[in-house]
Formats: sequence, C-alpha cells, structure tokens
Amino acid sequence: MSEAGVNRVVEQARDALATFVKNAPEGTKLPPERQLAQRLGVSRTTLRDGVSRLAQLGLLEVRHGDGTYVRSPGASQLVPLLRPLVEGRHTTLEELFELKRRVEPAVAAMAAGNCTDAQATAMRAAIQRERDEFNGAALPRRTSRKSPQRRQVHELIADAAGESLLVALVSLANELVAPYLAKGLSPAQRRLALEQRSAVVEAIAAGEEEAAADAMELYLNSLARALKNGALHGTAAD
Amino acid sequence: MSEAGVNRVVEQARDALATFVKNAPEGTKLPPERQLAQRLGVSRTTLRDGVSRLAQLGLLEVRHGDGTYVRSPGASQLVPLLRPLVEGRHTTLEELFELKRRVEPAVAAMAAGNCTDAQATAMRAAIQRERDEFNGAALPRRTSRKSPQRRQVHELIADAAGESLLVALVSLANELVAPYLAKGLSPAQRRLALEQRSAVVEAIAAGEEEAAADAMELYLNSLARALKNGALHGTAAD
DNA sequence: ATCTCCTTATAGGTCCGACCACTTCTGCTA
DNA sequence: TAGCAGAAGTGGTCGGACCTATAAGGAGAT
Repeated sequence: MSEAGVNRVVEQARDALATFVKNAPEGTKLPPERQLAQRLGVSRTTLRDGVSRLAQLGLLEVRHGDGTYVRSPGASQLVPLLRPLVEGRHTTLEELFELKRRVEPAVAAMAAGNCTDAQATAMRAAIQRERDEFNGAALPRRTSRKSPQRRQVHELIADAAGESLLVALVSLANELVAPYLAKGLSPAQRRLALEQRSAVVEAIAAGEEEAAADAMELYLNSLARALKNGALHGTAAD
Repeated sequence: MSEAGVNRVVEQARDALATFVKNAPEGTKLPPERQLAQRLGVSRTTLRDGVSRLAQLGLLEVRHGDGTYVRSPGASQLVPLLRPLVEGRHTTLEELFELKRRVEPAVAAMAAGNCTDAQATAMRAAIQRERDEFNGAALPRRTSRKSPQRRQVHELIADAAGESLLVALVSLANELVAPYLAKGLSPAQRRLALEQRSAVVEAIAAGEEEAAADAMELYLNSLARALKNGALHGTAAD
C-alpha cells in the first residue's frame, strides 16, 4: 500500500521481457504470445501490453502473422520516437534552435570526418538545386511523386555524420524547426543563409572538420540573429 | 495492401484519443474506458492499448480505481521517458559526454539567470558537503534513509535552470554518465574537478550568466581531458 | 525438374464477458 | 462530530473465442 505500482502484473511481464530482450541478439524471434504468456505466468492480454510498450520503444518489432523480433535500433531511428515526446510539451522554438546552435556544429564536424565522395556530390547537388529554385522562383517540378524524395541538405549532412545520438537530436530539432524557418525570413536573409549553408557543405565535402564546424556556427548565429529580429515566437506544438 | 498498418483499429483509436487529448485542458478526466470504447466503436481491450501508448508518452495519467486524466508534462518529466530510449542503443560514453560538453554551459547560464537565494544556498551546501567527504574520507552518514535524499549539485543546477528541453537532455546525460565518472578519476583529478565545479556554483549563485557558462565549459573540458587519458571507454548500456 | 498457386498451420489483432483490485463517496454508527 | 463499513464506479487481469495476415508446404501445370 505504500509502494508505487510495482506489483502490477504487466510491470513484471514487461521487466521479464526487457531482460530477455537485453540478453538476446538482434533478430531473435520471440516465442508465440500464447506460449510466452504461459511461461511468464500472465495472461496473453497482459503480455501483449508489455510487448506493446517495448515495441513502442523500438526494442521489439511485431509482425502480424509472422512473429515478434528483437531489434537494436540505431540512433537515427530514435527521431520518430522522440518526436511525439517533444511535441506539445511547452517546448519553445527558442529552445529547439538553441539545441541546434549548440550541437549542430559538432554534427558538421562529424560529417566532414566521414563524408564519402558520393555524399559530397549529393550535398553539392542539393545546394545547387536550392540555389536554382531561389533564383528561378518556381521552376516546373517534374518530380511526379516517384522521384527519390528530394532529400534536404541537413538530411544529407545527418547521413554523412553517421549514427549518433547527437545527430538524432539535431535531426529532430531540424524537423520541428523547419516549418517555422521557411516563413519569417526575408529574401535577403534567405539568400545569405543559402550561401552560408553552401560554405558548410563545401567544408564538409572537403573533409575539413574545424572549418565545417565554424561555418555551421557562423550560419546558425546569423540565422539566430535574423530570427530574433523577426519576432518569430511560438511553440513547436502543432 | 501497399500502405503500412494504418488500418489497424488500435491506430484509429489512438489517433482519436490523441486528438481529444490535444484539445483538452490539463487535468481533464476522460470518460470511463467502457463508455469511451463504445463511443469510439472499439473494444475495451483495443481502447486500453491506445490509452497505454499515450500514457507511456506522459500525455495521460491512469489512476487505478479513479480514472484517466490528461497531462501536459513539463520537460523535466521527459527524462525518465527518454532514458529507456537512449539506454542500450549503441550510445557510447563519448557521445553522452559530448552532449554534456555542448549543452551544459548553456544550462549553467540559464541557472545563473534564474537562481534564487535558497537555491544558491543549497548548491553551496552541496559543494561543501562534497568537499568534506573528499577530505574526511568516509564520515559517518547519519542520513538514516529518511533525509531529503541528498541532491547532487548537477540536480540543483537543473532545478535552478528551470523547465527546458536542454535541461532535460543534460539531466539525462548526467544520469547515464555519472556511474562512469565516479571510477576512472585519480584523486588529484577529482580534487580539480571539485574546485572547478565549485567555481561554477559560485558563478551561478552570483547570477553571472557568462561566467557560469565559461566556468562550466572549463570544468567539462578538463574533465574530458582526464577521461581521454584515462581510457574510459564503453557504452552506456547496462 | 521447376515454377505457380492454393492450402494450411501458425502467428499476431480484436473482441467479449467476467472477475479482481483500488479509489472514492456515502451513510451509518458510536 | 469523528470514524468506519459498505456501495458504487473505475482501471487491471483473465481466459477464450474469432478474425486477419504471413509463411511454409504440397498439388498441379508447364
């Protein structure tokens, strides 16, 4: 009566499952729910509740008609999990941008250290595409929805930086901040931002870690200045 | 057959619930599960699954025997939610410490800006306690487990900094890194770290934001140097 | 012999109704 | 009036039924 809800059967099942998952290699197939429930001494309903929680964390993948498998998701797959946690939680745009400002230079340096030639080419192409769009206004988009989903520059940078908690955090911040960045910037500011991001890409493509971090910091600082004057306030909630 | 599992009934229920939760003020009590299930056209089992997911995100609080309430958790309550997400995900100690290095100076500045006199006193007391323990080795702990749970210095700093995504991230990193910091430091290094943290506390207590950030950065840099030489490698997994 | 299609076993997904456990409120009792 | 038992209502657990999706295996056609 004094302790918290530690006695709940589902907690017990969840913990037992979590232990099993931690000690099992990637791809391991769990026993069927009915059998596993009996082994743990709980009903299938309760077991399914526990499984659902671990599945929501990405530690289990449940495949209807097939089975349940142990997963060890990388940091990048953490973004969709973090997103609902941060959304609608009184998180201001300023906080998200401050996170960007603090962490993204490090991500740029990591990208510079790992960038392959193909990735460098893709990033340069993405920047050039943005520049074209900025100049030519609205050029006809032949991308009839089956093109490989035009990846943004910051996504390419994240790819080059590799699997990392820092990269995941920056990606999350970028996703949440992006809709607010589009509006609220004057054409001149967008022009400047474009060139500064181009400098970032060049430094990354050249493999110069310090230069990449510095260029990113420069870009973020000027962007922060533009946003501060633009009175761009609000929360990241939808 | 092409789309993902969007047709699953529980998804539908979860979305309906999520919509309701977003548009409901804090503290709102949900209708009983049986009634709500009927209203949404799903079984109670399925409804409970959806509720469980939102509860895991902290958006709902389920109280056995009472009811289910809408919650709008602050950023600080995000730590226990993030923890299982980051644990056991190939997250290296270096990444966590890099996160600290990047973000914690900002947190120190925020703390300096908001610190009350009571909080300053508590922080100074905590530092002094650490200093006493460091000098006097193991002094008798009269804290017979009912003392107010000796809060660590970084916890007090987080309190002073207030509710923020950045603070939550740093708190999480601190929790995960802490067990590795205790061991692996020589007495001389611990001595230096203690004094540098003391300087951080003084700056925060004095309300000097820049000085607090600088002092924290200094502390983290020297700590990083000590760890790099100490060959302190490994993952944050348990 | 190999490929295709269909059957079938088996897995997870949903539903139902019952009962258990906890909280709250109510009204009785001392 | 203070305290306590009971009733009502809520979430928690259970077992079993049925639906749906996947994969494996076998019959048939090529």
